[in-house]
Amino acid sequence: MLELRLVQGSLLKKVLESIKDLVNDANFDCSATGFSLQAMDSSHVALVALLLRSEGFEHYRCDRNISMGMNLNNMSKMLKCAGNDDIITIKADDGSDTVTFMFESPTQDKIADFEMKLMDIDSDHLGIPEAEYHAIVRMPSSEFGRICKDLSSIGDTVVISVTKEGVKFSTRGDIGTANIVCRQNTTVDKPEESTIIEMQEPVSLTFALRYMNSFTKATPLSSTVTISLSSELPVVVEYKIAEMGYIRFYLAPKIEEDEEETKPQV
Amino acid sequence: MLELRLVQGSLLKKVLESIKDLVNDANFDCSATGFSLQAMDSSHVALVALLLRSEGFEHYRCDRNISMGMNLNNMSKMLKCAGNDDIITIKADDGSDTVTFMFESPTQDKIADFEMKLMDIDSDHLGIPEAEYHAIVRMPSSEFGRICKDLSSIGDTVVISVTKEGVKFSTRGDIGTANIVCRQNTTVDKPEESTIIEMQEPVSLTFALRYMNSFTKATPLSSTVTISLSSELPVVVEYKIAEMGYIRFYLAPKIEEDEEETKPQV
DNA sequence: GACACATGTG
DNA sequence: CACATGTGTC
Repeated sequence: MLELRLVQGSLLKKVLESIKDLVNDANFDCSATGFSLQAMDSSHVALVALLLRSEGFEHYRCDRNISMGMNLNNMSKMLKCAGNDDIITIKADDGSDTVTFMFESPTQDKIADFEMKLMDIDSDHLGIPEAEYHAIVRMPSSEFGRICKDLSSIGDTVVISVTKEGVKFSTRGDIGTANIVCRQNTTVDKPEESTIIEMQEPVSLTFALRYMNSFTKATPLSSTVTISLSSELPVVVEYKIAEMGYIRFYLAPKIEEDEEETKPQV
Repeated sequence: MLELRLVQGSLLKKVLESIKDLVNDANFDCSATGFSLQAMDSSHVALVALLLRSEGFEHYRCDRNISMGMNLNNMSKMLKCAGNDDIITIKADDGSDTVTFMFESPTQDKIADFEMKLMDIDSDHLGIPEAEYHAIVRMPSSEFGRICKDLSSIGDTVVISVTKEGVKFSTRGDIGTANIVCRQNTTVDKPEESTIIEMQEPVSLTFALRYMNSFTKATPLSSTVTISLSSELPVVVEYKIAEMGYIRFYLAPKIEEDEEETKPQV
C-alpha cells in the first residue's frame, strides 16, 4: 500500500513538465526515504535523477519498496487536470497494476481521481558516483535558461568555461559566434540573484544545447541552478526543490572531435 | 424597420464567439419580445437557442416580425471590429436584404457601420418542449469549462451522474480513467461560486465531450452555468445573460451502445 | 481560425 | 492564482 500526500501539488506538475520531454517512460521508485526517479533520456545521452524526500510530504506511507513504471506523457496529461493549488495524493494498492492520482481542491469541494495503468519498464538503474568537481557555478535559473535559449538560436553546442572571474557561455554557428560572460557577484542583496563560482581549477567543456534547453524546463522549480563541471565528467545541472529534494540532469561533454564537426567550414 | 441599440456591445460579441464554431448559418428572429436565434449545429446533433429580450436593449424598435438569415462567421468578423465597450446598433430596413451593424465608441469619437448581406436559410425551427428535469445542477461556469477541457484530454465522452451529494463527471480513455466529483456547496459567501443541485431522482447520462467543449465557449457570458438532466432527454446547458435572456445548448445523450464503442477493450 | 503557450495584471 | 491579452504554430 502506497499513499503519498503532497500539499503543494503544483510541485509535481512542474516536475513532470520538466522531464516529460526528455524521458518517455520511467520507473518511479518509492521507499521509506522518498519518491525518486532515475532515467536516461530516450536517446540515451542524458540522465535525469529526481528525489522527493518523504519528509516533504504531508502524509507518506510506503509499506514496502515499490517501483512503478509510468508513461510520463500520460502522467503529465493527468497532472494537468490538477489545479495549481490542489493537494495531490498518489495511491497504489499492493500488487495493483494501476496508480491513482487524487486531486483535492483547496476548498475540498472538488475531488478528482485519475487512474493510470502502470507499465513494465527495464530499469537501467545506474549508480551515479559521487565526484569532485573542478568548478561549481550557482546562478539564477532564469538567467541560465535565457542564456541557453539565446545561444541555441546561433549554434548547436555551448562551451562553458569557468575561470575565477566568471563563467563564459560560447557558441558558434553559420551566422556567427556568441559569448556570454557572467561575472561572479555575491554582493547582491538577494542571494537567489547572485552568481557564485567555486573553482578548484579552470575548466572548459562543450555540450549540446538541445539537451541544456530541455533541462531548463525545470526552471520553475527553483530560482537558482547549480552547474557542476569537471573535465571528462558529465556536467550536473541541479535544481533544488524546496524542502523536498532536487532534480538533477547529467550530460556528457562533447569531445573535441565531435565539437569540430559542428563548426562551419572556414 | 428594425433598430436595436445595445449599450453593452461586448455581449453580442461574446454571443457570437460562443456559437459561431457550432453553427454556420442561422436565422435571427426579431419580434416585439426580443432578438432570438434557434439553430442546429452543422452536424445536426446539438441545438443552440439564444434569447435577448427587448427590455435589455437601450432602444428596441421592431415594427414587424422579421427573420434574418446570417452567416455567423461573417457576422462574427464584423463584430470583432467593434470595441469591447462600443455601443452596437443593429439596423435593417423593411424589405432590405442587408443588415447594418453600427458601432459607437464610448466617447462618440468613432462611429462605424458595417453592412452585411442577408441569406435565405431554411429554418428547421423546432419547438422545444418544456420538460421536467430529474436533476438541475448550477455551478461556476469556469469550473464546468475546466472539467470538460480536462476530461477531454483523457476520453471522448463524459458521464454526468447526479446524486444528492454532488455531481460526478467521469470519462475513460486509452491511458486511464478519470472521475471528478463536485460536492454541493451552498455555504459560500459568493453565490456565483457555489454549486447547487436540485434533484428529483438520480440520473446518469453520457455525452460527447466535443460538443460540451464547444458549449463552454459561452463561459464569458455568465459566471454560472445550469445543467439540466433527465434520462432520455437532451441535456440543457444554459448560460444566463444578465438582464437580457440566455443562451441554451441542447445535446442528446449517447445511448449505452454508443458509449461502449469508445471504451477500451478489456 | 483554433489552439497552445507565454506574459502582465488584478 | 485566475484572468485577460498577445503571440506563434498548425
